Amino acid sequence: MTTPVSGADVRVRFCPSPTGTPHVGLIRTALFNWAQARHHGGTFVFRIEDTDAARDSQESYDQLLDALHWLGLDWDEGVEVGGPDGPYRQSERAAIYADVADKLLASGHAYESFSTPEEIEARHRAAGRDPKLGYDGYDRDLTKEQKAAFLAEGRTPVLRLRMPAEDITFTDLVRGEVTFAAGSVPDFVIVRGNGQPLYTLTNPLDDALMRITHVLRGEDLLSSTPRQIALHRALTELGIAERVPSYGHLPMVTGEGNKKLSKRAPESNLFLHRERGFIPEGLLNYLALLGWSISPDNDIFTQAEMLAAFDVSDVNPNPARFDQKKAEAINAAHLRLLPAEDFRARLVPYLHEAGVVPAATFEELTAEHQQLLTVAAPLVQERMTLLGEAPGMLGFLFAADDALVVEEDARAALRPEAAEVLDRSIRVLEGLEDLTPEPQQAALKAVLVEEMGIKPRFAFAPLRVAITGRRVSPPLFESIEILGKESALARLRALRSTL
RNA sequence: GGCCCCGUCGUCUAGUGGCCUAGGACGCCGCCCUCUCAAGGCGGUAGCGCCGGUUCGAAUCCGGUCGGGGCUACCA
Repeated sequence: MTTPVSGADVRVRFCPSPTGTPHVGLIRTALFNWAQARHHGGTFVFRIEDTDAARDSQESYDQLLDALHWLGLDWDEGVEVGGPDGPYRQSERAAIYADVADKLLASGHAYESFSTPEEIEARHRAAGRDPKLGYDGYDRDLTKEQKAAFLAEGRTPVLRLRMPAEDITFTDLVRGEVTFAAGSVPDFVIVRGNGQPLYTLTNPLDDALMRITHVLRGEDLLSSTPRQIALHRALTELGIAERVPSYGHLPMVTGEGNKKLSKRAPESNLFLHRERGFIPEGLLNYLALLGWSISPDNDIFTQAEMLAAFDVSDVNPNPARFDQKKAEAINAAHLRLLPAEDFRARLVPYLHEAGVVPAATFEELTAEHQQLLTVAAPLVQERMTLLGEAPGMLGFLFAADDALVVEEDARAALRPEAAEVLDRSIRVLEGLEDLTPEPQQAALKAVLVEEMGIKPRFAFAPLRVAITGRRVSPPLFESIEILGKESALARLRALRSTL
């Protein structure tokens, strides 16, 4: 059959249909295809399967592009970049499909079928068969007269592919040998009654035309593989296809209850993850873990490391549950791995979105804000899981002293001695020249902990609340140092006045 | 119903006949560190669905069984 393909000859593709917002399972598929291409030094093709005008949308198309660009999954041939086998939007390839459909019909690989679904089901019932059996082959050998009669009734036939009367076996790249018994797959529709091609035709045909060597897709498409192989064989006979590609069916990404992760489930929405502050490195790393692992004792890796190690044959066939907690932990690890300036820059859009800073990029910020972020970012880099936490963690640094919001739970955590703690802290700070953390802590500790006898964890809480407005914040003394004496004192006095 | 896929800690996985009294990660629980929260360190919790068979030896091979999932459109 097919000889193994490797190295630069590897050609894989990602071919979503633009319906709805990008799903994490879809992105995992894109990632594995991309990794397969890059690992082998092959070619990654990006094609859009928009053959269903009723469901496709330009908005969804734009989102797909946005998604791949954001994640850095670059392609060699396809929409936007072009290539030798374009166009890469199937809606622009109608002539190609019509031509091949004609050839399939003329050669007898396909035939016109006039049966309606109701008629097919009725025939099954009449014959005492299970009505869910699917198409029964009724129109396979219609005579000219019969066809003419149907046409005269005003019927418009669909085109069906004639499935061969033999078992279809292939070696799945992740599951091994799979066989579908002859007769278990009905003749399927490849062209609608209105002449529009279906994905059942366009997908394998374009794979053939684009010389795809490895088809890596979700397991939900496993049962359509015999149909695709049958079509590939027909195309090969007609000289249109060179070979039948290898197939690898990636495990399903599931949600709660082991069911396929629903498009309605929030965690399936790629952009929701982005909005919450996942970074591409973290999300991609996590997605790679859904069915693949880089080594027995490590889960955190870079894209370069993944590309060096990935091969679809190592993918595990088990369905994989999307675990939000683990995804976030992986993201946090990547956040910590970021160079300081990089991390700093990525904070800005999230701070901007929340209204903390007036611009969306670091470069557009004022010198003061840039300076502030530069010293503050390192304080929170290892305290964050998602970039979306940035406004909460850093907002107090950008707020005017009299605009600082003291959160309810923070105020509630204050103990009776808070007033005195603040009074004495104010006095200490007033007389303090050096605001660097060590002297500051020493001076405060001497009064609060040693003189007043309050445990450290309680002694500093009122200051933290006054300075940041929250119970959880960046390190207190560093925060005070950044704000400066004036601002810090103003905040301490402000909270004190409310007690 | 039919066809197909899958079955190791709660979750993601390592494991391809002896290195497994099953390893890692997330989660969870303790402890340490500590100005909060994290991070970090240390320790703990928990798994080969079941039954047969092959073999000196099985998580690993075979059969069965049970369970889960996918598909079953003139959607993709």
